[in-house]
Amino acid sequence: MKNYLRQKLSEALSNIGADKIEIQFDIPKDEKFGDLSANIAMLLAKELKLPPRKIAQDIVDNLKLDPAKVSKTEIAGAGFINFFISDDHYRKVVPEILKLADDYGKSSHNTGKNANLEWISANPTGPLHTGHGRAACLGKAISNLLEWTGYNVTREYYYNDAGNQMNNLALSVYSRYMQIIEPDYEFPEEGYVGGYVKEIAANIYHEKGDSLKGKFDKDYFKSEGEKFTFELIKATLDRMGIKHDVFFNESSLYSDGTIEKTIDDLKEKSLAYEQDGALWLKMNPEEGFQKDKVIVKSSGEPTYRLPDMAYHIDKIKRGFDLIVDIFGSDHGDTYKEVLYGVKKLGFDESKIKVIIHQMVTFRVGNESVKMSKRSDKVYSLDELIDDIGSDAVQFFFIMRGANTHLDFDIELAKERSDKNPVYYLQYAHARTCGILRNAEEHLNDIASSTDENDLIKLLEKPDEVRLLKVLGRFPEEVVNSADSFEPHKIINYLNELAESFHRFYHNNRIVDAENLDLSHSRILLCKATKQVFKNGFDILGVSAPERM
RNA sequence: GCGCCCGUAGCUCAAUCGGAUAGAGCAACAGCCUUCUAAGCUGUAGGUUACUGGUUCGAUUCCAGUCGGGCGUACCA
Repeated sequence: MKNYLRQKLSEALSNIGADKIEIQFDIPKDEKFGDLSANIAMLLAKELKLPPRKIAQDIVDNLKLDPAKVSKTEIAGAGFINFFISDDHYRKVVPEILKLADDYGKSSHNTGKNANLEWISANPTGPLHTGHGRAACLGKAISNLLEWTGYNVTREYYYNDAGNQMNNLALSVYSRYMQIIEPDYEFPEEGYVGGYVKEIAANIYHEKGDSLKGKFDKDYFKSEGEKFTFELIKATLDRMGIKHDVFFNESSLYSDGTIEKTIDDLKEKSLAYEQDGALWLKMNPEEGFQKDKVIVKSSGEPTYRLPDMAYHIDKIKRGFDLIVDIFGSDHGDTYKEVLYGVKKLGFDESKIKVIIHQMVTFRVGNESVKMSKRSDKVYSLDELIDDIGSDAVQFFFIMRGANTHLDFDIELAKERSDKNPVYYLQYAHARTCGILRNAEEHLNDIASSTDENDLIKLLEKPDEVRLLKVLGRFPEEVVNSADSFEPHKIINYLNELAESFHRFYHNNRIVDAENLDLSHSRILLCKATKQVFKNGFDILGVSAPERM
């Protein structure tokens, strides 16, 4: 419909000699301003040196619109041109939804393109905690959104099982193991204190007895720790329906020489220099960087920046059309340094889209929940799922835009009542299912003899038309949401859909054996609504319960 | 100090590219169940969009400054 109007408007514009402007539409907030609104007259006012309303009138006079599509055109306010789209056009959305079913809302403007989404990427030193939750849920929804617009998406997890933190894990496990044998054995000050470490130690003791006593076999304890921890992480992801296609191990960048190569390239292009025994990346103050950054420590170990650069270069070389990274604002500055290095090495970093989400504050009622990595009182993601369920976790984490601080009220999320926004949507879906069950029961063999295309013509009450309009908007909402990487827009949309549906339900009897054709037309509307809820939930990664 | 993000109703948050009277939910108040799920619906009240300037037909949105909050400012990741 937008394309149709755009076409007609540009014809009209060329008639009045102003065809060089991009035509855009708004959906007015208020129904009395029509279904679509164009502001071109105001934009042209300056150029043509004419009052906007006069220009709008000239444009409308030159418009030739099909009355079957557009029932009314009017000029309002400062010079808005408002279009009223015919109800018939909206009614067609019902058979379309029913035909496309699970594909309604999918588009193809990114078909043939490859996207890579990397997220979570926690190192295997412990289970995921609630701090990982927001990125986890955002990534899941965004990867789905990208797929809905046609991308072939590779879901990737980047991790490092080398380095100090893993040595720390090995030592922590060993200490717990020794404590089984000698309760007074000293635990390292910086060690991982989580209960899972004791569990790993107990498993080892169960299998090996005290045969490992006294000799710290680092590699063995490390690999046992890693195996166990990664299983914990994967199990949690599995509970949330998150599946990665690629687990990219940082150490592969060392073994295949990529790191060495990157260092050589940096030196060759004079982007890095040695000082105080360390290798420094030269940063340009004019591009907003304060000081140079160390990429190889004087100990010879690289800082995270070097492998991160190498990793992103690797992703670029793999030929993705879009590369998305998601992380928290505590990493907000570091990615810029990494991308800076990638760019200076001559790679096109413009394909890389970084999504930064702000931190999450958890609270129970009015009390905030403090979480510290160094204490054993870490609130794990698993516990959160246990407490409030996977759907609510997913929903609460993506309910708000990523760059606003999220206030996560665990008490509210736990509540199985009307206070909880998750249930508002799921209830609406369950209600459509209930109605359809009822229809089957009471209308069992009474099929309508009327054709589907004639049945939908009976949908003419304001509540019905309103619902039709909302249903028809779903595909463009998906595109908007995907293009801006903002899944919360889908939630806002579904809220509107639920609202329209509940109102329709409340004011109209749907299953009515006395009014067979009307019943069947409304059942079609119900089915279409149910389908759109389901598709929206699929994108978000939330279940669509049939009963509640 | 500097950099990034944020500041919208009592609370949690929306608001498409700068659009018309800034919207939802919760909390408050008043109504609606002998009929398909009341986890719902209808209505009332609630705002100087932190503040001050600027840009323009028009600013919650863009720019500058002030105040307030979060994160970062490592030879940690």
